[in-house]
Amino acid sequence: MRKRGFQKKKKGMGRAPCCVKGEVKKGAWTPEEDKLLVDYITKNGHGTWRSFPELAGLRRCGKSCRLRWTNYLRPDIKRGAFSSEEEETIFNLHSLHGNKWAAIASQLPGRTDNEIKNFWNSHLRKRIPNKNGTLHPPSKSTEKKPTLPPTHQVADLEDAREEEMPEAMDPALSSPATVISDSDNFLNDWGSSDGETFQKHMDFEKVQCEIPTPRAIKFESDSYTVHTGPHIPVTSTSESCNQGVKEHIRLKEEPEEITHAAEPQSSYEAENDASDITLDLLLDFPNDGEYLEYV
DNA sequence: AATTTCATCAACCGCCAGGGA
DNA sequence: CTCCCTGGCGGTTGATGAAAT
Repeated sequence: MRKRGFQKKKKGMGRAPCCVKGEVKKGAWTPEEDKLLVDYITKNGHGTWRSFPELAGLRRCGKSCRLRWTNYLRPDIKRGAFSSEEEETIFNLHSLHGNKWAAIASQLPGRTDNEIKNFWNSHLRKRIPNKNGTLHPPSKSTEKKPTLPPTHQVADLEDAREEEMPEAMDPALSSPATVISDSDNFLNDWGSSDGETFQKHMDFEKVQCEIPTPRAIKFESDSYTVHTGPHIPVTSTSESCNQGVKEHIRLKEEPEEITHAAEPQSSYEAENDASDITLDLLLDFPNDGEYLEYV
């Protein structure tokens, strides 16, 4: 786990700014900026993010461009409300990994770490009891969640994890219903062109496979074990944006149906570390086909 | 109808790891 | 081996809109 704020800096010079302040725009992205970004990446790939803004004609920090692309404009982003399956997966993966949002996101194709982090903080975290054992009131959208671990299990789980990673614990918050974001201005604007094509690309690119998902949480006296449950069908998507864009372009030209049927897995044989193994595989094989060959 | 409160989420910030020179 | 650059990650902030008063 990364240690933040405790390691001394090796260099005394301080960190060079990633971009010249005052010369870059900050704040919300405009549809025009989105279009520039997507146009450039579609044609050329992103290359080095640091030099990307200049090449793409954007007055933005490269970091900001990368974030905008990976969290919002990437064609394989799945938007909208989280399904109960996804919620359960997040819950269980969070019990395994703590606030390792990237690790959790890697097992939820189409979801970004930022999205999952926000979802956790605004929806799921409140289901963890306070120190005094009380739960925050459930939101309208999360009241019907029978698949989640019982409250006392969650409490034990969090207690166990708190000992290991106290920094991962935060006071719970309350929040209202899940809201499907409607701020996708750019993709709405592009609803008949790239937005739609992206969506198609996403559909074509989806590869049906099954990943063992941690399900039941077994509680011992002072520890807990997460057992893998039924293999829920998930979609594997390209994590390499350049590769994804190339595929996207190719699909634009040859929009025939492409399906990669993976050998379905129905056994429960995978044990506690199955999700970690799967995670490693996903991380090691950003390309769908390569990964699936190992499934 | 106006105002206040609160939840959500896009975006920013700072740090770290890894790779290359 | 050291330094620098870049990408990536997690925590935090702030704008926005919905709900409550």
